[in-house]
Amino acid sequence: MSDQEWITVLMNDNDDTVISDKQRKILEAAIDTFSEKGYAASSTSEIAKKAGVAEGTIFRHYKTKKELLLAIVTPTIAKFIAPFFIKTFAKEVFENEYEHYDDFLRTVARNRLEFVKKHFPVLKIFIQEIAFHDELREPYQKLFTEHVFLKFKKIIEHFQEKGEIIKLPPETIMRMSAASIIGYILPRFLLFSNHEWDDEKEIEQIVEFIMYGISGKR
Amino acid sequence: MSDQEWITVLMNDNDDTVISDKQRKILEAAIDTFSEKGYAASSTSEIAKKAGVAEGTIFRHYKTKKELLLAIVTPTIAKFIAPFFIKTFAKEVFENEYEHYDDFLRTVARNRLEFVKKHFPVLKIFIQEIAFHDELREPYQKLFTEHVFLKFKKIIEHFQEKGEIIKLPPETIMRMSAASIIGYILPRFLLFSNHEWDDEKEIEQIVEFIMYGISGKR
Amino acid sequence: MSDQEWITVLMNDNDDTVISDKQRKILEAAIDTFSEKGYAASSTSEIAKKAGVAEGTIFRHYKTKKELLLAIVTPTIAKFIAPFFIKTFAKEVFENEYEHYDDFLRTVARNRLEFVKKHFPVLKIFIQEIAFHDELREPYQKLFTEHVFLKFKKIIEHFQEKGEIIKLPPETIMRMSAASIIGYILPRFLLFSNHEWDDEKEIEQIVEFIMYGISGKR
Amino acid sequence: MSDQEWITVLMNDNDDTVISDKQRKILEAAIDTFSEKGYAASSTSEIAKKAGVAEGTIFRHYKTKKELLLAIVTPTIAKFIAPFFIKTFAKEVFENEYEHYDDFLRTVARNRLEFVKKHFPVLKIFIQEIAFHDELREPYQKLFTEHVFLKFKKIIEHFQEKGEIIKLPPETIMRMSAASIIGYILPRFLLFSNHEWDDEKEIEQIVEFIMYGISGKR
DNA sequence: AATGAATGAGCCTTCATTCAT
DNA sequence: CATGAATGAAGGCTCATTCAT
Repeated sequence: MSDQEWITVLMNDNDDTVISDKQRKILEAAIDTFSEKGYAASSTSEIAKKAGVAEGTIFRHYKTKKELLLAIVTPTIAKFIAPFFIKTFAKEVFENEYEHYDDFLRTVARNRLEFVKKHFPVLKIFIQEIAFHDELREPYQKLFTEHVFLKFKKIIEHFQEKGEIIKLPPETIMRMSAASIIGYILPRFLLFSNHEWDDEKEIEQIVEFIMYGISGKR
Repeated sequence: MSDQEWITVLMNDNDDTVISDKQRKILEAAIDTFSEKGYAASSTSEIAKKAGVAEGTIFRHYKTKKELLLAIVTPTIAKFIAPFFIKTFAKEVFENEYEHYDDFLRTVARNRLEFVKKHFPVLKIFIQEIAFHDELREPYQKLFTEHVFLKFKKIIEHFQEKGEIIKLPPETIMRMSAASIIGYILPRFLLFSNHEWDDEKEIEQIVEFIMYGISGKR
Repeated sequence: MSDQEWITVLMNDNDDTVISDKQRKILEAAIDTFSEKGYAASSTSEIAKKAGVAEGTIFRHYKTKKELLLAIVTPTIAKFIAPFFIKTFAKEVFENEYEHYDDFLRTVARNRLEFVKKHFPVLKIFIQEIAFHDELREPYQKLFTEHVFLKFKKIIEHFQEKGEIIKLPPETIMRMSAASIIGYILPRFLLFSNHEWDDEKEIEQIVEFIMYGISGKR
Repeated sequence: MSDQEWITVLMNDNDDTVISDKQRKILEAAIDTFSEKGYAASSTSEIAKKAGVAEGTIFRHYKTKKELLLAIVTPTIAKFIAPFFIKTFAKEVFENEYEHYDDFLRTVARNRLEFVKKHFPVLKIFIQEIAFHDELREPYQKLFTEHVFLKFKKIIEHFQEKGEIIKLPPETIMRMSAASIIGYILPRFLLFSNHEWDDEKEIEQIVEFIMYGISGKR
């Protein structure tokens, strides 16, 4: 996909790309199954049964099982990284949409948490399968390093220059920020999804942690 | 397994449990294959070929494919958590083996990093498959919550009382500490294993980060 | 199966339950093979080849090899015992359809011989395998003891009261009658099927034998 | 085998042909297993386990699984038909060992019943497997038709000439006699072996039946 | 003589995919 | 479009048999 096409895809935030009822049922069933048993351990026949369609119908819409996987994962991941991708993203930051790094963090964290809440099964599939399918890695790798990553970098450098955050390599800052947020989100959904979580409070604590650590000294 | 049996297993730190040459080759081939393609997508015939044995030979040693998986993962995971499990672990901390929480962190991080360096393929299999196999979760779940987790908690509370670290719930402190360390280790091996890493320096930065965050204020 | 369902099955005397052409070929090939080599020694691949279908096709129609066995044996056995099962069976006897016990014997013998002639391969499978598969025994055991056996018993008692036959336990009378008939049918088909048999004459001799023995005295 | 060799085998009525302890255990385990699950469905590994020997040991004594089968069945069947085989058998009958056909029947029935009681598992294997293995049929076929059968025939003709029994073909008389006896023995051991049987009385009834039928008329 | 690890052919079954209807 | 019967390759696993020890 060219960048131009990506933008088209990414901006298209409505879920209702015209897909037939059967197609939707197939996707739902596939998400369910892949998420629960993993891609390789899921059979198309099981998915067909769960979707209430004939086995052949799946292959009418998706030439192969792998294409079905991509049809599930690709648009969701696209939407997941879309906000970091849009042209205005970095600009907003510099133009005082976010006065401080922690405002930025807070917003991103809330934002993405909301997204994960809505799309966890698909994201789980992505996380599980990315290690095994080049088709899942490649399209985002370039996208990520050339756009998302670069934008983050600029933002971090921006706040480093403002003296708000220390001058570790931006990659390191990014990694630590991301790890802290992901380190909440992942167990929250993967291990303790039925636990009651006060996300707002937790995010606040995470942001605090990222900024000031656990020593209590400022 | 009873706790007593666990201790026996965990303490048995020598890799040379008497296994035949063929058996070792099977395990190596299986680690290779599972790690690369995932458990479900790996075929026993492929493993056999890679190990240079007949397919039947695998099943002579491991009744089922899943048993082979467990034979690979179980002892490594056992050894991975063993240090946190031994009786003296918490005691050492209290008796000033570690004067400060960051000393403790540093040691654990170094320590486990070393382990991961040695056993990453197996750990990758574990991470990938734990979501799909109860047999992989169950044996460690109790062990973890009742021993490892409890010990960490005591340690954290110990340093909280000393006023070294803030009084967030110990679970939260733990999660943040762990996330920060894992957030380094995972990409280090999973995504950028061929990159040159100065682990010593990175660990230092992580510990700093955990203690004081990225704001630069103390 | 409930008794009601049994009746449905048993009465359904037409062989043309809608089965596809391939399905019929599979059944024929399976009967051939099971009958010739026994169930355990027959391979599904051989059956598939003989039937001219892919091996997978067998399993599309019959979930397991054992289900295939049952699909072959069950309906035939059902039809075999059906005549003794129908409501009117005993009644016909009492209402002078059969004036004497030997009339009754003659009819049953002729009747079942005809059936065996038509279905010997399947019956052979049944005889061979009944010892090893509960699924083959169970459905008929109750049916036999509660219906067939009871009806025979009544018939025998009927003729005992008429003074036509001696007052041994009906079970014994039954056993002797059955053994004499089976003792003809079994070798006739199992050992000397290519021999020319005058069934009508043989049956007459058997009935005579059952009634009067071999001493020649009346 | 030549007839001469047969005689040697048949006469050797002692079970203690010198076989090692292990060998005996193998035979016992094999009888158990074959009898319970059938030859084809029994695995040598299961037999080895049950016998408490290594798998290889079985094949040291019996080159193939089939040879093991024959080693079990052959001597028992030989012993089973031995009495009808010995030179004096027919002579005894003519020389008034048995004054009447029913004396003869009674003795044979008692005699063979006793044998079956002792060797039922092996006989069951024989019955089950004879249909599938030429090696089980061939050696006895000639033996049976040329010796046993002929002797029986003479005996029957002897009593026919004495006017004791009717002049049906001797084969028929034989078949009826045998069927009546087998028709008792088979269900007795195969279906109702735990039932309490008064064999003496039953045999008497069978002999009566064979001689005079069930009509009660003489 | 006895072992038991090793073999590789073959087993039953499942799977993704195709195609005539 | 949708179906579902059909495919045949591949899967995990078992088996009788061999052979070095």
